[in-house]
Amino acid sequence: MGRSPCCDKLGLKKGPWTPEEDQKLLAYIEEHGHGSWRALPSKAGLQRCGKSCRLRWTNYLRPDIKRGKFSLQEEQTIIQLHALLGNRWSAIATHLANRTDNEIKNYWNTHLKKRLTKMGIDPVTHKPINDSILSSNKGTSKNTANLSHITQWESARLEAEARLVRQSRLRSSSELKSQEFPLSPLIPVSKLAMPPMPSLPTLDKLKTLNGIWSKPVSAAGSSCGSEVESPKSIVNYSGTGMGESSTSFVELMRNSSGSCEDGIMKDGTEEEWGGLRSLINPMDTWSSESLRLGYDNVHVSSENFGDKFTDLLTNNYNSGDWSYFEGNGESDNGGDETNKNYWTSVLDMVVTSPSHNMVNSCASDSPVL
DNA sequence: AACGATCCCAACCGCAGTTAG
DNA sequence: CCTAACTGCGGTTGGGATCGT
Repeated sequence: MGRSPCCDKLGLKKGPWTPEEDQKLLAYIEEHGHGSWRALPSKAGLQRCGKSCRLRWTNYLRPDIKRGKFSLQEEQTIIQLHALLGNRWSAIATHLANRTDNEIKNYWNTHLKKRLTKMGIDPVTHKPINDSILSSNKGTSKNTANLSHITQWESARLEAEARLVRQSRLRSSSELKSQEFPLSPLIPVSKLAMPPMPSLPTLDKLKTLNGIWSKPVSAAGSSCGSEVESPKSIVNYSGTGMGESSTSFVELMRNSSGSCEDGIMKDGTEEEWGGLRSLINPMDTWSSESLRLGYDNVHVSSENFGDKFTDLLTNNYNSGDWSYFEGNGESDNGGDETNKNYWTSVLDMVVTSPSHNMVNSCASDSPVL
């Protein structure tokens, strides 16, 4: 069943917005909230379709939007999440306070993708370009199997969180509308006093699910086989090779001290991008069990998500301490615990409710309304 | 200064998921 | 349950800005 385009009606304007139109839209939303986007244009006196108004608002006019250059930390976060989630810009955006998915998408397409390519990394798969040998590596396929499940779960969870954030936003918006906030719809969700959501039903289900499929994986040397039951059939994710992309970090890692050192990685952009290597994933020593335990036992407060994430990404690795990545794929090697701890921490932070992060981070730095 | 090439990003398009009647 | 409307998302594009010759 097709849908008719919303902007086909005659007389509706398209193209760049004028300051006058912006003003009308802003004024209307400040006073009434956006309500139904479809009904908004006529009420606001705009010759635009509702969709155009919504886009203008969400991508440009919203007062809580952070504009300007992306910081190194933001870049790192985007790359890390992109490796995990693929082109799920909205999900990525939920972890970058006050950045729109459109902005992140544009930044990826115009900057990050090119830089990764320059550095010899395929921005789609996050694999070293022209590195086909490693992809057929046996150990890699095991990691791929594990990571595929891990990232699928992560993706499902992040999407669920994003959905909950959206729902909260809608709920808050409609609730606030009936309250005394004159600018109710302008209050970013990040500023709303949202209760902690550690045990949201959806997430619990996912966690349970995670517990089910992430049964203990036998120690190193076990066949990759089917030790991990896929959540695919339940969490129906039409993935685009996410597991593969994450695994690729392992492969890149294996080569990072060799080929990359002599090659393209040494150009200026690498210096500028000191943290990129930190995005390489030492998944060799991962098991779904360690991940599960990580979720259960390693609690990283969401309050400092940004700080800690950044810390892990910059402080630990910019200093040249590569011990985190030196795992050789055997579960009983010395660095294994470190690897586990690091990655459980990172993932825990990554999957920590963005609403927590947003509430806390924005309380201090978002513009006063 | 003029022109073409490239970069960048706001905006559009159309599909998919959700919701309401 | 079915259908149409609404909303959100990701991919793509148009055109202004900037750069290089």
